Amino acid sequence: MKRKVTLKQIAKELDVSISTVSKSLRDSTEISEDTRQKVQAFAKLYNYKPNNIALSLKNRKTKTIGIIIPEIVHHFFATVISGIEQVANNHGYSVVVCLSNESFDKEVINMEMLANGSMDGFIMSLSKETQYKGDFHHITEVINQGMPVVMFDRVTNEVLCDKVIIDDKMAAYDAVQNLVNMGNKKIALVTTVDYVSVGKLRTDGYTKAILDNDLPFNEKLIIKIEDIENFESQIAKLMENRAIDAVLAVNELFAVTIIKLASKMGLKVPEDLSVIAFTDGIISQYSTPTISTVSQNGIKMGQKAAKMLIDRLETEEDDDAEELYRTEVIETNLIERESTKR
Amino acid sequence: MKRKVTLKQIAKELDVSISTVSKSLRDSTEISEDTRQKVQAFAKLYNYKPNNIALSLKNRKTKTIGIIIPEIVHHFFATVISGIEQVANNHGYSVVVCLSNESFDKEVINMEMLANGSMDGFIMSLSKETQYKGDFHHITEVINQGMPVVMFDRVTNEVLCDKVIIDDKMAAYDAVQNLVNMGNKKIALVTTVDYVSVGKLRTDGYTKAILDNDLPFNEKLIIKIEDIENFESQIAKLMENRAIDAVLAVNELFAVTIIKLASKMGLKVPEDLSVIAFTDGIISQYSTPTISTVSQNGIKMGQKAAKMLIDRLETEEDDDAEELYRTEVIETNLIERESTKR
DNA sequence: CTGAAAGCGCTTACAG
DNA sequence: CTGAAAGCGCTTACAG
Repeated sequence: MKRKVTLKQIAKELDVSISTVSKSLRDSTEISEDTRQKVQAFAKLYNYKPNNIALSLKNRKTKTIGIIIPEIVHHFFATVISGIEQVANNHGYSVVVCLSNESFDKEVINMEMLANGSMDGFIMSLSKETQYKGDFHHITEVINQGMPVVMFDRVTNEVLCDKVIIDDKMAAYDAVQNLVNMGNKKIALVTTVDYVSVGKLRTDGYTKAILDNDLPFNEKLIIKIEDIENFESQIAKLMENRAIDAVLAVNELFAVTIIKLASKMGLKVPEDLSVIAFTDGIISQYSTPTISTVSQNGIKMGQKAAKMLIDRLETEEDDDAEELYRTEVIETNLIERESTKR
Repeated sequence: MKRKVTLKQIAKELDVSISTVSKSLRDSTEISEDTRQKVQAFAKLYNYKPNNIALSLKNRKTKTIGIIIPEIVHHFFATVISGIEQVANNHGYSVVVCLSNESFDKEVINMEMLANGSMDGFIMSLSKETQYKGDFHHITEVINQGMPVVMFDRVTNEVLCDKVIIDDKMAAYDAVQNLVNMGNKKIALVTTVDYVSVGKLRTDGYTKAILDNDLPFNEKLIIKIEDIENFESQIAKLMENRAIDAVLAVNELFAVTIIKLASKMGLKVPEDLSVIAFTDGIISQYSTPTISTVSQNGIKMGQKAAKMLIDRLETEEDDDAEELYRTEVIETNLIERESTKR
């Protein structure tokens, strides 16, 4: 077990100073061609690699990005990480992932753990609990300390920073419009509780589309799901009475559950019920029938977020002109599959 | 924007030495009660947090674990990360995730990037290309430098280190046995090419089960999938001729594709064709019919791997008794769903 | 009880 | 052309 070799050891072996070794390896013209060659050869032989930790301490930057997300087993978040990772790696950054598990406390702990010098900046999506509490002090604190933060998807207006989102309202509007165009008139929305920022926006988009099309707006057709339990009975009742002919679901899971329920009740999708879901994930592609979705390009969101963060990190030096935070909107598109085919 | 406060600044403000501040904060009895109180109060006020990078350099350990996996968008890997993250966090470690994207080069680059002092150890699953090439020098090198490595799922005998796997052979055997018990006689195996370690083992288990049950062993019923293209036609032909009555698929994706194909051809699952898949993921739970699976508990694998790594890290000090590497086998279980219901 | 010094592994302005 | 010194932020054995 040969420990990693350090500058000090090389210096000793070669009987020169540490400075000389360091400069030689960085190919400084200060050092004679001869010495440089000698040192470089030796370093290569012993597979010298500078210690990242020492460099981080010296440079006061670590070339790593902290990601804090609610869950990694959600396909959407996994794709975002994938996107972040790509561009981070291309710029020589590595990526640390922490999970809040939708818990405020864990989100705070993670941030604090990583904020002590180990990260150059953060990319994050808020936990449900954080959105519910509306407490963002852990984030503003980090920003105040000079670490840039980029939020994606689940963001808040109460923190000033770069953000990347989709236009949830518009996307919901378009999806509903699509359902209307196909001749549907009784369109339900199955969504989450309002404190989840994206849930609220999608509800707004739904409502606007309904009204713009002069369809009767009916509160009862909006189902806000707190827990997945009684949800089935709620939606079942609507289907039973044929009170609805289409559904916009705020995620895949709701959509697939509805479809299964419909088929159990003898309703055919899409003939009796058209379904569109938010978030284009695995389920939509492989369920039967396949599900039409509003695709949020997670990869692209991740890439964009990483670009914004790295941009800020690399221009931070001349820190005037700050405070011009941007919000990037990633376009969504409707992927039409069997659940809406006529 | 108040930069983070350092010991030095506190020392200056309070007009004591840095040593005194440091000791006070660590509650050393060397320091007078008075001074300690004063320093601690001040530190609290300014929200002092020690700089992790400096600590890492000093202690020569970073309290972070590097994870290198082929893909994060595979549900199985996401669950493993989730498991690792849990126990890592509980032990004060954070977790860095790098993706090899099934590429040997990227795996090597990632390892080298992280091996320069930033990680205390690694948890990894080999990329396909790495398994194909059989080149593991990047891993042995890291181990030689004294960094412990734990491999999971896609492992190799050629590297000596701790490992956590499932008993792929046994699991395949049991799955086939289950299909046999249900009266199936013409059981196909749909698997990957042999260099993927788990693929090979599952094939072995399948073969043994077939032979043990005195069923005719037929090479043609083993389909090794290189690319997903011509695969459909291969399996379609078998189904057409009713040459098979059951399938063991080596992953969910194969299974769901087969099921869709079968239903397109007018075959009913499970009546005409029973299907079991390896890996219990999202697809199996939500496809129609739901798919019976051999569940590999990714969470548990991750937890176990993290435990093994941390164990080694925290006992490393007294480094005798090394080299006693263990391989932990995580039990699998068969989750019976609609695709095998009689 | 307090503080100066050395050291973790590196870089770089400055002297010689 | 080479090297000693200071410094990144911390800890700790040692002197006083």
